[in-house]
Amino acid sequence: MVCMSTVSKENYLKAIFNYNVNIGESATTKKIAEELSVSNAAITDMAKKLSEEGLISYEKYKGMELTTEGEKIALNVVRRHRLWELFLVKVLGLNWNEVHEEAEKLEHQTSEFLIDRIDEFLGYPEFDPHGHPIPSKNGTLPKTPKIIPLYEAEKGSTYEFVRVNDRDSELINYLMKVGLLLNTEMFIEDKLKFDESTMVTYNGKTISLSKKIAESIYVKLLKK
Amino acid sequence: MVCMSTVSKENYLKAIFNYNVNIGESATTKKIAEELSVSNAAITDMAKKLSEEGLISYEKYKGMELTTEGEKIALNVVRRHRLWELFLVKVLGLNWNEVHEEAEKLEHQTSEFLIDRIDEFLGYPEFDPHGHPIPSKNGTLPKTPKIIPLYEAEKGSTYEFVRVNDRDSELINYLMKVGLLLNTEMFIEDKLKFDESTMVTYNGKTISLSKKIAESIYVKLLKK
DNA sequence: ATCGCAACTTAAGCAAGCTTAACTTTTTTG
DNA sequence: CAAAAAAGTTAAGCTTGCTTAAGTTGCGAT
Repeated sequence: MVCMSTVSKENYLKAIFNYNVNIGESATTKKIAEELSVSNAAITDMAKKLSEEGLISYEKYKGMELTTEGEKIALNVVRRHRLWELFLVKVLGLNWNEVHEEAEKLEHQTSEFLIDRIDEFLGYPEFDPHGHPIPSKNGTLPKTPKIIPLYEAEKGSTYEFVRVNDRDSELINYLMKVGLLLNTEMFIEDKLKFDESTMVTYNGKTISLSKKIAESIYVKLLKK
Repeated sequence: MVCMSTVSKENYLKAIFNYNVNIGESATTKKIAEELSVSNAAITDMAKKLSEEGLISYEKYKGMELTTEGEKIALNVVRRHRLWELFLVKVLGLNWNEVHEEAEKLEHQTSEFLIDRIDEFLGYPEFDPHGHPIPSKNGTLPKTPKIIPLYEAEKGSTYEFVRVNDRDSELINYLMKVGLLLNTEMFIEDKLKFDESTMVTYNGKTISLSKKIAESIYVKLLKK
């Protein structure tokens, strides 16, 4: 038995993938340990196994990177996760802050046949309910427009709200409460030096968003 | 930690439940071992644990029966299984012989919240695509009309095809091929002593069903 | 440059859920 | 009803995926 994939391994590969993609660096033991809520020792252990199976390249004390083979599996897990999220929102009408945890479990128990049917049913969508790109069956990610954290947006410009981290259910809950949904057009009224907050107007409503929030949501430039 | 439920335990409880319900007797070590494709020793092991947790009553060499508490969990697993099966057929258009295996995995990874939404979405259905009753949220099974194996049906009477075992994908495949779907009305033309087969007419078509098939599909009397 | 600390690895060990092999109990049957 | 067969149990041991504790490495601050 050389390369049996398990729920645990899928989660390790997904975590490394997310780290590589979001941070653009080799994943460190500590970061992955935090991400998966396990001890550092567990990461070192698994890193050896995944390395032996050719799914990551790993050198002691030097961090981890996915191989082509490992990335293929990670993309597949991410695909299943994001398709499930969209499916639950679109079909069952769940809120976009209710789907991450469900998808986290379903993603490991979905055959290729089933996920392809879901993909087909949804019309081969490109983005999940939080604006993350959905890998296609053959593992390619749709082109994403250039996006930046709202925190870096310029005063006087207009942006479209295009992405938020799906893990932060509390944040999404807040966004729902203030009616700030994905694809909302927002105008940057001001950026306050005082508390580093951002004042935005959308749908005729003006609110102030804290630094932390403005760093967590991503926007695409519409009008300078 | 007294009573953590796991995938494995859910499967043991479900197997014992099915045995109790279908056969109406105490489940034996051997039968459950076959059902779950594990060794007898594994069953004895788990029987002790489930017994300690108060989920089954178990006496060495005497077989196993669910307690009220164990039955509650088993009914819940069965509920999740059958709702998923119906959902996959109704919403994604899977065939009734494609859903058992998928449901077998999804049933363990579905929160109460999600399964209740699926239940609601389907309109609180009473039967799954194979005619098995779906336990309600509070654990009650819908009243099932008196049904018998087709093999015991009487010549000259008319029946409705109301149930087939969801595990036998090959049989269901055959039934699809000959256009014999659930809820089809069928007239018993003849019962041959020679090979113990049953000749039935449905939708203007007459075919002969082997003893094994006639024992595996269940019908409800319509007209004597 | 090196000291000290954070990050990382190793080692030993644990729980779950299996296995096989040996042994015991129950059931069947001639 | 006794002996053989079948069913069930026990014991020892394995793998996976974790833990904690102890030891090692690398690196930033002085």
